[in-house]
Amino acid sequence: MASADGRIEATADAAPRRARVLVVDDHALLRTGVANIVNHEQDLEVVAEASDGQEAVEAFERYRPDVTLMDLRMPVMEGVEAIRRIRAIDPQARVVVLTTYDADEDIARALEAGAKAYILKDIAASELVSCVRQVLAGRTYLAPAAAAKLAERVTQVQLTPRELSVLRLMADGLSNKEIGVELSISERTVKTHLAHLFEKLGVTSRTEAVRVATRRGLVRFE
Amino acid sequence: MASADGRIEATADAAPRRARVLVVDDHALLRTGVANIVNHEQDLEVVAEASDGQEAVEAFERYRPDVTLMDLRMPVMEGVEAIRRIRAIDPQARVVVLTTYDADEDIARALEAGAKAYILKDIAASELVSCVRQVLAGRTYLAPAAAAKLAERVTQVQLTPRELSVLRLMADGLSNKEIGVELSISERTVKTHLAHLFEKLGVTSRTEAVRVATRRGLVRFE
DNA sequence: CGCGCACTCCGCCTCGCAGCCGATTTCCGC
DNA sequence: GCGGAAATCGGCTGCGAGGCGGAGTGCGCG
Repeated sequence: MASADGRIEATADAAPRRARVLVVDDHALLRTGVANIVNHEQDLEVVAEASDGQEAVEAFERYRPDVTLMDLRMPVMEGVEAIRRIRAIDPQARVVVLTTYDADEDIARALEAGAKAYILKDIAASELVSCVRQVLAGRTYLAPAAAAKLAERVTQVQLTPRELSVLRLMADGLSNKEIGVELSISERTVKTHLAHLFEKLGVTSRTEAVRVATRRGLVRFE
Repeated sequence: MASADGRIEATADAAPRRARVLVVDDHALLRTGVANIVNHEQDLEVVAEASDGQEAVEAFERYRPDVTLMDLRMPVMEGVEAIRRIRAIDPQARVVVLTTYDADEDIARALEAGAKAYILKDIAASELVSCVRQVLAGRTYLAPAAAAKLAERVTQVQLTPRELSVLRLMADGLSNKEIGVELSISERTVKTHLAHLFEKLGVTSRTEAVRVATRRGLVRFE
């Protein structure tokens, strides 16, 4: 881990060790696309693929890759949870998030879980490999769109855990009374949380609130 | 166009013509993945790629592919609109929808626009090529999940154009009065449409309606 | 220790929403 | 032409939602 300055170049030295990459995505088509690009680089090679978070953790333990490319929304186990478990196994693990979504909540949660980079699937192949090299060199990398969303986030007021619970139940279509029953609090308290919620999200109705919360990745449909 | 029975096999005939494929997706990574798989088949080859609907139509006119693999949600021009324009240029054009989403509204609109197949991005490479060959042979192909959703749809009551407009404005967070102003109708009429809407969607509140409509692909967030 | 914040609860009041009764016009298809 | 579906409009009722105020607890942090 001493000379991890990223330039493990394929000059002419005996056996130029290629950085080992784990690719995690539930779409086989994208995995092959990524694998193909990565394997075409002299200093990189894909050592394993996984199609959900569970498999990702298992593959990480078995292959101990130098870097893991990880999608977020997957069946069985979410990407964020997988990142958390991988970092628990090895706190030095380097994980690059490669996803379609750029909601600020997703970005923040991924970075909190220990991701070193966050890039979107619409990037070019060259950007992908340069991002991987950045991370291998010990640096972090944020897609411009992700960085912008993250910057926006700091100006926004955060929701409390209780407010989040209320928000999610509300998005499920429950009435104030039903939310109260669900959380074992009075309907009046639900209304108080909602009032704060509306204030923080800058809206005046529950329908608008669902809209804004969906955009920011605070609630998830389906 | 006479002997288009799909078996343009690479047996031993002079120059076995490979079926020409156009790949349309806004994710470069997935395009390369698909292109790689397609080009590994002896009877298929990718002749062009496009990253949005606009480019797709232009590429179709220039290259006249035998089959087009098309994503639905793209910037500039949606996939459904691109399918419609391509079919206007050549009513014989064969388009395979390759997307992440399986909402019944998406499937129905794509097929109405003239798509011959609907598959999801989580399929295996082998299924992708077999689907392409099916379509080249003049047949249609529906992913099991898509077929199920489509079957479900026929039992569901369809919404009228006006009801859809009201639904979308409602999902945007507008009040009944605001919706009325927007559509130049009285608030009373908005309420009538909403009552029908709730009846058809099987819900009792606007928040639930947004939820159900989102699932079915009737409204789109972001 | 005091301050702020999160969480809880309470009353009152207004207004929008949803359910109910009704109605007319237009337009399409059989 | 007649039935039916779509779109338009009216009023009435009751409840839920959202804005107004205040207020008590516990917890962490400076």
